[in-house]
Order: sequence, then structure tokens, then C-alpha cells
Amino acid sequence: MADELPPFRYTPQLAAEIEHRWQDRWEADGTYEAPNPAGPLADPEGVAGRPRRYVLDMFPYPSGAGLHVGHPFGFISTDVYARYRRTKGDNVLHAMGYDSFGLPAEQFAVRTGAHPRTTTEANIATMRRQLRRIGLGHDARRSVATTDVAFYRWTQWIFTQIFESWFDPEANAARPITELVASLESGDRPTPDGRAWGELSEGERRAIIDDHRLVYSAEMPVNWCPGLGTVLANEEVTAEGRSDIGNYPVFRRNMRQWVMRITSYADRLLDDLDLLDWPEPIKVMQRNWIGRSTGARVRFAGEAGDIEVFTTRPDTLFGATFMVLAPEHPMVDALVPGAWPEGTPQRWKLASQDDVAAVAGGAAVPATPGEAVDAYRAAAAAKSDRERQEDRQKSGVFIGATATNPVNGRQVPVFIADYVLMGYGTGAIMAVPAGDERDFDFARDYGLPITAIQQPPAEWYEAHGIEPTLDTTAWPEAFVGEGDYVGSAADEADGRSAIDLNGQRTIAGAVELINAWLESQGRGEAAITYRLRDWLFSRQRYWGEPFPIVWDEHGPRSVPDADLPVELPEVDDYSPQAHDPDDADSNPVPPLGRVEDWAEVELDLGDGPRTYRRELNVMPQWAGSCWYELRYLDPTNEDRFVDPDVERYWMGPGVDRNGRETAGGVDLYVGGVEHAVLHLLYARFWHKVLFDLGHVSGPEPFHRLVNQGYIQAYAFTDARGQYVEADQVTEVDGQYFFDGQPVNREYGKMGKSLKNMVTPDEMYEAFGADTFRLYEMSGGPLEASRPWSTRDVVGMQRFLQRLWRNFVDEDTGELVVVDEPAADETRRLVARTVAGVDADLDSLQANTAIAKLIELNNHVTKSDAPVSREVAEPMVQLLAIVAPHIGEELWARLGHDSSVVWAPFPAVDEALLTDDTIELPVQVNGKVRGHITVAADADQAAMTAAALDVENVAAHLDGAEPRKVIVVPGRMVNIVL
RNA sequence: GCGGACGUGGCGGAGUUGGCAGACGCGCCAGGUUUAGGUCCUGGUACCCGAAAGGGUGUGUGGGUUCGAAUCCCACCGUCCGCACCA
Repeated sequence: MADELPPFRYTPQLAAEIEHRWQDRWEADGTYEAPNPAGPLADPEGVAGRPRRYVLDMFPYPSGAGLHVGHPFGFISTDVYARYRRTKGDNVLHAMGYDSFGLPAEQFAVRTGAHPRTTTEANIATMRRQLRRIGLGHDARRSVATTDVAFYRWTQWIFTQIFESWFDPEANAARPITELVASLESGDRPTPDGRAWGELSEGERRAIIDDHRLVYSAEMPVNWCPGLGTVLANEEVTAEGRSDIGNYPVFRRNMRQWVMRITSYADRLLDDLDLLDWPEPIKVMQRNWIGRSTGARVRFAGEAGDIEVFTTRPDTLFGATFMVLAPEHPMVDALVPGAWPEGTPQRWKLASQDDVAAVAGGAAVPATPGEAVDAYRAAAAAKSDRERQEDRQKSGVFIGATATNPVNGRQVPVFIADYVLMGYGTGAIMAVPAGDERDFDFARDYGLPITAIQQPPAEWYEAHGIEPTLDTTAWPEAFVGEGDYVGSAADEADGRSAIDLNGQRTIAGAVELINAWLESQGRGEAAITYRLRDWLFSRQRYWGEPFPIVWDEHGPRSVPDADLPVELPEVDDYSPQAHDPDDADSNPVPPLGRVEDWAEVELDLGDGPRTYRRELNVMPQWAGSCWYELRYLDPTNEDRFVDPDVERYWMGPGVDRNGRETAGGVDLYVGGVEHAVLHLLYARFWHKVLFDLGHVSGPEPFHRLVNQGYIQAYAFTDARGQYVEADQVTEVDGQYFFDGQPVNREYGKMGKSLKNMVTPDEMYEAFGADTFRLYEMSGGPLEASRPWSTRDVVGMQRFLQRLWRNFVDEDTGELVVVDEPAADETRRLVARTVAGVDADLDSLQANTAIAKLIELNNHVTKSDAPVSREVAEPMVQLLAIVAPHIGEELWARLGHDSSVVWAPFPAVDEALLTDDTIELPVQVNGKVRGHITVAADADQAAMTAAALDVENVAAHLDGAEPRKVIVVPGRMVNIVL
């Protein structure tokens, strides 16, 4: 068969030959190496006068499963943009590294006994080979892996920087902890209990300092995942209360863990989003995740001291008829009396309607509040988060205590209920049933008073079909809108000043008034609360960065720079630290704890050599990705994590795509939306700390972010629900069949288990890398997801074959390009194509750029004359941006010795972009009825005359006089009757 | 429930500021090359009427603004994504 083909046809075999040859050549020549302004990679001449352009991909985890065709989509997009910017003269930094710590390698190690480093490095080698085969123009010198000791040495260094810092709220920035110590020593800053610094013991001083650190170790409720044997960050736990990885149950437990004080940066992380050129949905997700709420803290006096609540609606204080604490609130035990107060309704003693039913059936009512509290806590702990979520019935129990509403002195009962979360605000709320749906539901269920505090408008009553009334027994739900205040006044009494909100019309006005009053009474103050929690930073695993921390009798101390890296020790056994996934009471066992000769270490921390115990936890997988973009800049630097001059050059303040100045950061960052609140929040946090400490030159790591879409795929299941090989499914009249049996089609991810995986290797084999690249880029915009369709790839192969044939004689292999000038029409089309492709690539629209190239090629194919050099050269240059191998090959065949990569983008003769005459549509009443051809600079009268002269237009006018003629020069003529 | 994004041929998708809807590719139809199939080449391809010229209808649905709307506004329907008792 093959020998029937012309010998020089652009076949997959020829494509492979060309591609391998050029890939070797690029590697040998260092074609994609980007010069630095300083250091080992310096080339001042290469840098001079060229704008920097940092183009970055979210680096991949080197999975052993291998790539499918969806993985390289983003990488090819950035490669095309990087190539485009090189032709425009930029110094483009484009590199690829590996986020190589992580669970899969460790789990594989546990199963097979192979060292995670061995499998990780093998996987990286495989992935490098697969990515090289696509022809991605990466600077190979800059490739790093987070598992490289030379890399995580600096991850550890950054950790110590964070450890040795505290957040100064006055500066709203991190400062070295030494400055805090100095101000405590000098007395400029008082100690927590007012004693002089010199009077404190070493242990007391250390405790104060440790309390201020940006990363600290504390006993706290954490997400314990027995199935994985480790604790997890909130961001790693799904809404169903399961682990993001592995889908194991997750339990809330109190444990001693390391935490990063990301909440200190909540405001800056929120505000600085405005500096960024990011997709609005991602910004919204980050804003929601940070979840800033403004309101007030209010203190209710109780038997065991003040109970502090946070509320966004302090203006509704007069409607607070009870309080609710989280079941695990620390004050509960102190508040619970030995016996039920007289007259406690039975309903308050029962946690739920189920209990009410049980009691009706003869079950006992809790005899004391303590009994009720214990039972409720036990029941709540037994419920999974999923059950809590699905069961929206409010449950809770009265704890037998009351507290004083500070605004009017009324005693209100105190409940515990699991709809109040310990992790948010103060873990306690004032319940305002008239103005809050949840409190309303609870109050109705427990027969608690509902006091109206705002007058709902007439429409509200109408919408509910009830007569206007302030008797809330008639209300079907809480009123949460804006309305005049009622019953919201109290006279001076019991040492309280008078307060009157009743004249207020707006929530804002009432809030301002009540906040001032609360502060004057010492019962509260305006406050801000965030949904964001501090970042749980420790994991009980092996395959992660060891903490550069040792412990002495007073607490943790950082390992000095000179003693970094703290290398992962060799272990005999990575064996499962996991437990029964449902055993909430199991305890984490860090694998490093079993390496006794490593865990004990002798160090001199400035007070002579001593023996210390190492921290045994490791960092979470996110650590390396918090700063890898900085290491690409200066990958071999052994003295610093990055040279300051190099950092400022690539990441410092710059100019964005609209010519506006930026605060700095990567010029283009492309990756999936799944990192919207994990990596992208953590990396911003670390960068801000480094910025505060003077280690980087801008406040944000990634200036412009684009979320690539996903390549999706159809999967097919048979009658038993089993997946069947997707490539063997046939379609008949919209029905799908496998092996003669009808199958069901699903649309979604591509993957081995779904039996619909298509690999890049198959594509190289059948089409070649350039065809594969073109297909990936041509299907639609970068941001859009779309289905993979192997059947469609042939379209791009035909394009390259036709184009090749326009340049190379298929029988002789001779170049058929001629030096004669091209036809005028062709030259104009070339100019339009160059200009159009320029604009398309600039806005990351490779799909339409490719369409324009195909149009030009189709035009050239149709003309009988051989292609002219003045057409061929720009055409090859544009092609080389998306299909670099065939581009280089044709460029070389056109007689060029140097790579097309560095050839400047083709110039456009502006005169060729405008035509002497243009064809315009003529509309009658907005509908196109004909066309006119007029001089490009024709005036309105001439255009009108020509339009009225069109036969079909005249027919539609039917002799009538136009009421109006609208002429848009260069666009159209519309005749209005 | 709250928040966000998006609805264009058989399919993937084009469509600067409102100004010729459907670029480009797949698929499909017809023709050519070929012993045949495939490859390759040429032409056609939103839908309806018409031999054609031409006409009518069309960008999820219904309204509105405008000389003119896929594009702007309102309501609704649908799909996808995020959050989910956050006080």
C-alpha cells in the first residue's frame, strides 16, 4: 500500500522523521534557552532591549498512569503563545517542572516496596519524554522537581522564614520575629500578662513568641482521615465530609498540628485580587472562600462569664430571644447546672423531633441538663458530616442556663445546636428568629418567642397572603429584608444607657448606632470575621518535605540555614499508616517516627551542641507549588532561593497586555480551574510573606491567569453498567452499539478505567505531533472544554499535507517555491492573514489563527501558479508557531540556516490591508436585499445612489420614497421605508 | 437555597464598537482520479418554498430598545460549575 504513495508525501512516517530530527536539533542548539540578566544563566546581550515575558503552566504531578490527550492541551497553548511572543522579540521564559511529592508514589511504594523516589523519577523521565515528543519549547535547564533535594532545601528555607516571622497588624505585614522580641525586651510592647520580659522564664518567653509565629503548632480541631492515616486541610475535604483524595471518611478531632496563619492575610488576599488579571469566576471563588463578613462582637453576660457572639446584624439585638452555642463550645460545661430550672418545657430537654417521638413511646426524658448535653454531643459526633448536611431539621438542646441580652437586660435561654459551628465566628450566636431563617425554624420547633424588630413592607405580607401584623405567630417565615425598626428601644436601667433604633430606616444606620452604643457600654464592638481558616500544614506521611524543625523542652526551633536541607531519611517500610477508614478514634503515626537515629539529632542552635528531637510530620503536597515559579528563574542557585536581580527581571512590576503597569508576577499562567482555592490561594499567601520580608519584588505571584478548558470524552456502559472499549462502539441512527448490543453513552472525563483513553503516542503514530498540536488548538478557544474526537484529527492532517504539497513536489522532493511575485489578490490575502493571525495569537485564539492559515493555504492550493517566496515565507513563519517541526523543515528548505523560532514576526504592508473598492450590503428595512461595489472612500451620497440603483432594492422600494437612508461608511446602507 | 458561567447547523465551533449569521474543520451529498475500495482532487451542504432568479424562516423561549439585535435590557426555560446551616 505504502509504496503506491508518492515518495515525498507528508505521511505520519515523514512527519515523525522531521519531528525527531528537529527535536534533536533544538536540544543540541539550546533553541529555547532564555537568558537571565545575572547569575549562571546570564547573557546580558540576550536580555538587552527585549521585554521579558514569563509564560507558565501549572506544573503536573508525574503520574505513573501516563498522559492522555487531554493533559498537554494547556501546555500546547502556552507553547504557541510563547513561540508567538518570541517572534515578536520578547525574551520568553517557558519551562516545565514536576510537582512530584504526593500520595500516589507513596501508596505505590507501600504496595510494592519500591522507593517513592525511584518511581517518581521514572515517572518524571517518562513524562519528559512524552512532552518532548510534542515539541514543546521549554528551557530544559530550568526544569525542577519539588522532590529534588536541591529544590526542597529551599522549600524548607522558606518555611523557616515563615516560622521566624510574625504578623504585625499595625503594619498589616509580616516582620521578622526578632523585631517582636526586641520590642518585648525593650518594653515597647507589653507582655500578655504585663510582667516585664526580664521577669519571664525561658519557657514563658518561648510560649509568647511561638504564639505570634506565622506558622505555629497547636492543639486544635482538625480533619482526621483514618483511611489515609493523615490529617487534611479544609480545602482537601469535600462537602460530603470525605477526603478529596481517595474519598475516605473524615472526622473532626482535636489534635496537635502545624498551622499557617493565612487568616492574617485574609484582607490582603481579598483586596489584592483587584491587582490581578484573572477570570472573574476565580476571583469570586476566592472571595467566597475567604468569606469576609462585617458585623459586631456582642457579649451576653452569663453565670460563667461573658458569652461572646459574632453577628452581621447587631441592629437586630432587640430580637435576640435565645442563644445557641456550638456543641463543642468550651463554655458549655461551666454553664450547665446540676438540675433543670423550674418550668423548663419538656421540648427544650429533647434534641429533636425523633426524641419527642421516642419519649411519646415511653423513652426517658434526660433528668439533668448535663445528661441532655452529653447525649446530644454523643449523637452529633456519631453523625457524619453528610448526615448532618442531609438532615436539615434543626436539632439542639437547652443547657439549663440563661444569659443577659445586653441591650434590654432580658434573660434569654442558652441552647447548644449543631447548626452553630465552632469553627466560625466565636462558635456562639445570638438567635434572632424574627430576622433569620435558621433561628426562626429552631424557635418554631422549640416554642421559643419570636419578637418582631422590623416592620416588613406591604409587599412582603401580600407575597405571603397574610394581613399586615407584627404578631409573628402569623408569619410563615422570618423577615430578612430592610424595614423600619419597631420595639427596638430601651430606657436607661441597671447601669445601661438608653438606646433607640426605632427611628432608623436603614440597616446601615441602625448598625452604626448600635455598634457605638455597644462600645460605649463595653458590651461589644464592630468586628470582621472570615470564613477562611488557618491552613493546616502538617501531614503524617513519608513522601513529603521534612519540617526544618527540632524540639527542645520548651517547644519548636528552626534548623539553621547551614544545616539545611533536612533530608528525608531512608526507611525500610513505608507501610500503611492508614487505619480502618471508619475508626474515628485511631491516631496518626508519622512514618518518620520509626527512624530513631534520624529523629534524634545533635545540633548547635547557638547555645552549644545539644540533642534535639526532630519534627516528624512532613509538609503537604502544596508546599512545593507555593513557590516553584520562582525557582525556574534561577534553578541552580545554591546561595539563595532566587537571585534578587533575576527575580526582579522576570517577576517584578511590568506592563500588561493593554500596556498598563502591573504590580508584577508571571505574565501568563495557564491551568485548570480545580486549583481556584487551593494552590492559587496558598501560593499567593507564601508570595506575600516573601514580599513582606523583602525576598521578592511584587505582592502577587501570578499577574494574569487563564483557565484552560478540559478535553472531555464519551464513555460507554453496557446493560450491566460496565464500561466497554469506547473506540469499538459504533453509532447507528443516534443509537450506540458495542459487539451488537446497545450501550449507554456518558460524557465526561477521559481515563483508563472509563475505557475511553486516547494517548498522545497513538496520535504521533497515526498523524504526527504537528497534526496533533493543530487539532488540539483548532477545536475552540483555550478556555472552553470540548469533546475529543479522533475521527476529526484527519482534517488537520489534510491541511498539512496540502500545504506540504504546495511547497514540496511529492514525487521528486524538490522545493516548488518560485521567486516571481505573487498575484495582487494573493498578496492582499497574505497581508490580511498575517495581521489576523497576529491579533488572534495575541488574544490566545489559536483556533481562529489556524482557520486563517487554512484559508490562505486553500487559496494557494486553488491557484494554478506555484507558490511565490513572498507568500511562502510568511506562511511558514506563521505555521511554525503552531506546528513547529514542519515549520522548521520548510523554513530550512526555503534556504534559511537559522531556526524559524527566532525569525521576527512577518511585517505587514498596511497598504495591502485596504482595498480600493469594497462590496457592501444594502438593506431595506433592515433586511439585506442586494450588494453594491463602491470605492472605499465613496461618500454617503454616492453610496445612497448606488444602493437605490440595485435592481432588487428598487423592486422592494416599489416606487416608494425612502423615509430615511442610513449609511455606515465601510459597513452597509440601510433604506428605511 | 446562594453565587457564577453558558445556550448559534448533524458535530466541534466562527462572528472588534449592535451593521452581510454560520469562518475553519469533521460529517454528509455529488462529480473526478482509480479495475474496485481507500487515499487524493473538485463542487455543494442552516431550514422551508422554488427549475432558477428570488422569497420566507432562523442564534434556548417570550417580550423590549433600535433604521438594524446572536450581540444591549427584562422575564422565563435549560445545561454546567462553585459554595452550602458561615450567624
